[in-house]
Amino acid sequence: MSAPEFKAPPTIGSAAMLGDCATLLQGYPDQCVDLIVTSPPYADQRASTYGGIRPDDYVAWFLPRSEQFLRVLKPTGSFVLNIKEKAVNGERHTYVLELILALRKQGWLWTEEYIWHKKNCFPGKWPNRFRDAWERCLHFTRQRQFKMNQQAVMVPTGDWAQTRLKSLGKNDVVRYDSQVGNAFAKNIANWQGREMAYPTNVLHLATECGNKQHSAAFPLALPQWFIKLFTDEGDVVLDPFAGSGTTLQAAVELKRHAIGIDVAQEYVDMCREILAPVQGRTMEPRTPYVTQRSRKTVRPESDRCGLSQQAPGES
Amino acid sequence: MSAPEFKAPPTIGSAAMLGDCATLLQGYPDQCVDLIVTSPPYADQRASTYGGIRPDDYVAWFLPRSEQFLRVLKPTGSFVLNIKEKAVNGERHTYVLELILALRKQGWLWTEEYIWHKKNCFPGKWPNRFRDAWERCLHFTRQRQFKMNQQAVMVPTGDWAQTRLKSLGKNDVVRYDSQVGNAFAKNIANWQGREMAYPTNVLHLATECGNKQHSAAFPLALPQWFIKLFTDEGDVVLDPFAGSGTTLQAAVELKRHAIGIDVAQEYVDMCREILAPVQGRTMEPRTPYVTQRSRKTVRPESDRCGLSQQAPGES
DNA sequence: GGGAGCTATGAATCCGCAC
DNA sequence: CGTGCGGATTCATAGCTCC
Repeated sequence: MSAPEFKAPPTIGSAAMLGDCATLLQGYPDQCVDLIVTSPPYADQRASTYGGIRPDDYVAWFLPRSEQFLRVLKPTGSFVLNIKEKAVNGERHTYVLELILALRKQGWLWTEEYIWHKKNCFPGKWPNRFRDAWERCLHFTRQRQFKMNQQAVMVPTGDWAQTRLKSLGKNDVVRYDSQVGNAFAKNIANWQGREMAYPTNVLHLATECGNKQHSAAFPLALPQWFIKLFTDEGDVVLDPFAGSGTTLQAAVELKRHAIGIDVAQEYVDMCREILAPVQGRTMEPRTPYVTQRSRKTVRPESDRCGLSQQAPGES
Repeated sequence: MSAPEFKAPPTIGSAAMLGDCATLLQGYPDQCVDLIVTSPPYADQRASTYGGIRPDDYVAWFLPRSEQFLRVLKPTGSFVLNIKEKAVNGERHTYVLELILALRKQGWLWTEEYIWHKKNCFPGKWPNRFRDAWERCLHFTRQRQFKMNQQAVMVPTGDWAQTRLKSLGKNDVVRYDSQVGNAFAKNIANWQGREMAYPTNVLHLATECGNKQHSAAFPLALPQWFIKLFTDEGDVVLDPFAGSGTTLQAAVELKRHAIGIDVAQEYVDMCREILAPVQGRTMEPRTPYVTQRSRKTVRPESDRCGLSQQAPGES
């Protein structure tokens, strides 16, 4: 809405900032972001940082922030919102449904709802429900025409995976993959024709349960998939609730600019560690490069999600 | 709402009736149904049997019918609604979201949302979306305490399915199944000890296709799963939009009473064929029994969904 | 009898064209 | 310029042949 005096540099660098995105984004110009991928604090969660938004207040809390998202997003950009409503008093709360309706009123188009199927979801047992193994990835856009690189996330067809892939040795597959690099899917599509298929709107991704000190809101493969799908190299990716920086890490690995915002200094520090190797760079990295921390080698793109999203095999 | 003069017999028999459930259900007493499983006609522009309900009119069309559902359902009963919103003008329509909110106002509790992951979804390619591979199975109840037989839908754990089950031939599994009858899962549990697990709220089921003359709205395993989960033997299952009778078939196979309603004579005829073997019976069938039509042998329960819902194996 | 190969088909969606 | 119809696109699965 407001036309800020601040002008973005010709090339926005990656950065992690401390603050509330509701106010911090006001310093950003209109239409400077290609993609927003975020997993906001769920209602009643992270009480210490965001003050524990109550489910009934969630929409009112969210709208001023999404208003900024709408302003800074390019017309061809996308906004991917990973969220799942809580069960309150034995019933699913409706704040996510109400949020979708409210965002449409705000000017967003509710283009699609992707399902993230969590293959290894949290264990537990309750008398009136089973374990919750899925979350919504709501896809909002400003226009009906937007940037979508469908080829970038193609997956092997079922036949190919069940017959052709099995006939190859495992090492053959891996070696072939690494030689071709991140043009894997694209080149296969050109060479092999019908042996690659477009994925569906259901993503099969396991939650990461490794030795990370803090639980990421979603696995790296999730932002990877949307970043590949909705941006090109050099585009700008924003996570206004950056948390431990999973979205930023995915963006940096894929040679996109990454902007992260969080209200907690601890999280901003973690984001800065992720961004450290690319701070001030002009975004033309040699590959592969390695982060300073003990995170795995940052490969340009291992097509993790492409493989993981492969449809489940039958018994 | 109206207190009908018609009194249900001590044991309600299975039946398929021609008419609109909005009016036909008024002849039924309060609280005579244990479970409603249905896949209503989705909003559509085209005129079909239901006259092609427009998306904008869908909620208003639905509410008088769900009001009857609420009345005839027992307090401990469940209402499972399989539905998916259409893409209209490049955007997901919101009528399903609005329907959920409206049903809550009507008195329903939105207890859970199960996801049916369609492994073989309709093909196609569009510039702004991928193939739609999932549908909602909305679970509504009247009370926070309701009947839920979680044990009835337990599934073998991953290790078991990937080793023990695979070592058996397909015929072995089927033969074993028919010998043991609907205690299949139970006996497996006895065999294997503790290697059964509760499922999640994501169901992996393929749509049934092939040379069936009529299209079933959903695969048999879908109503099977909910019927096992939310009813006991002898309970009453209602499908107010019965269609080709998939829900009724599942109910009959599982020795539940089945009530089907549809506005199309053609569909009612199909439902009656399914119910023919059990018409007027006191619901103590020997097993296995066979339908007159060319459908497969009606086994008491093949635990199809239990196997299908097995979590996808990793690559 | 089982496995490879072929074919039909399914709650789809977008776009262009006619009216 | 809204409304409606038909064509093009696309893939996992069942069910069938044919060795």
